[in-house]
Amino acid sequence: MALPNGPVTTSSEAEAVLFDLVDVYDRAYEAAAAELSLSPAQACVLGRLDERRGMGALAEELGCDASNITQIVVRLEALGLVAREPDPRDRRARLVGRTPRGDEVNKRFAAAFTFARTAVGRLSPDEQDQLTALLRKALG
Amino acid sequence: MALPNGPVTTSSEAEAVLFDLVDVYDRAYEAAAAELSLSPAQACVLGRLDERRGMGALAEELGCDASNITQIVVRLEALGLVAREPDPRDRRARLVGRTPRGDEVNKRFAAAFTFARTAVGRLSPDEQDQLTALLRKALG
DNA sequence: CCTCGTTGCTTGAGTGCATCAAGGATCATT
DNA sequence: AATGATCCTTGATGCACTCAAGCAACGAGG
Repeated sequence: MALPNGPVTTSSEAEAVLFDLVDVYDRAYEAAAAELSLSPAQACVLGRLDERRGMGALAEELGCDASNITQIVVRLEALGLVAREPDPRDRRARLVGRTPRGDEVNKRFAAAFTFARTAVGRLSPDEQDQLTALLRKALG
Repeated sequence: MALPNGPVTTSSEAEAVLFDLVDVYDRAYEAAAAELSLSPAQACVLGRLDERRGMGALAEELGCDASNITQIVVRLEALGLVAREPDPRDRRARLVGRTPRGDEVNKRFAAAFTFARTAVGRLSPDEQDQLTALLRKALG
């Protein structure tokens, strides 16, 4: 279990609740991944492969080094969840995509990660809209 | 930079904003720690030492193995931010606490991690209360 | 007292994430 | 062709995390 990010001493209740939310969210994500014997990073990458794409595109989208993606993809490939094929347009590049088993596992992961759905589901449609508006404003 | 936790395909806008919030929060936490040359885990442990406590207490509070805490504390100790002293009540145990330098760094970390403060600050007091109430309800 | 099970922490080994430096292959341009 | 940029991989390193094993000290019962 990754250590929580905070709380530093919180000065307002809203901050404290924000921290709780992030902590519970992150733990739920990790737990859902663990149910499928995936690391959070693996679940993350798997979830971004609705369409085939290059390694570099993944790295940029996820804000990390390309070599990091290489390693994660290598492991996902070893698990049979992902396949790399040469890009016909550019022989330097390799396109990554989910295998059928990868699709299956990704679906089960989405089903297992119920936190966001459940949390939002506790609110009425009006409340959901309010929450969305408030968070958008808070995010600036 | 740690890979983001999500999004799996989001079915509602509220879920998507929730994910954004968590992502931005986590990245801000990591960036604030990096400003002080700390890892997120180190910043987290440092932040929990307002009072001296045993290694086991830390591990339990943070939901991880005691040996994990040992390692993180060893590194913090090497940085001079933390000190371990024998517990006079129980010679098996060791009490960890921040050094003066640790206090200083922790303060600067709290100052550097502006995200939650800033985000909440964008809302009026009324809105902050609404947000708190909504998130509490969502968290169940 | 003195075992004996328990507790508190550390050590060691193993895995994975993350970043950086370096390198090979290919591309695109001149 | 030659050159420089781009795409990706490899290798090395550090940290987080977990598990198994171990040591030292506690506490309770004989």
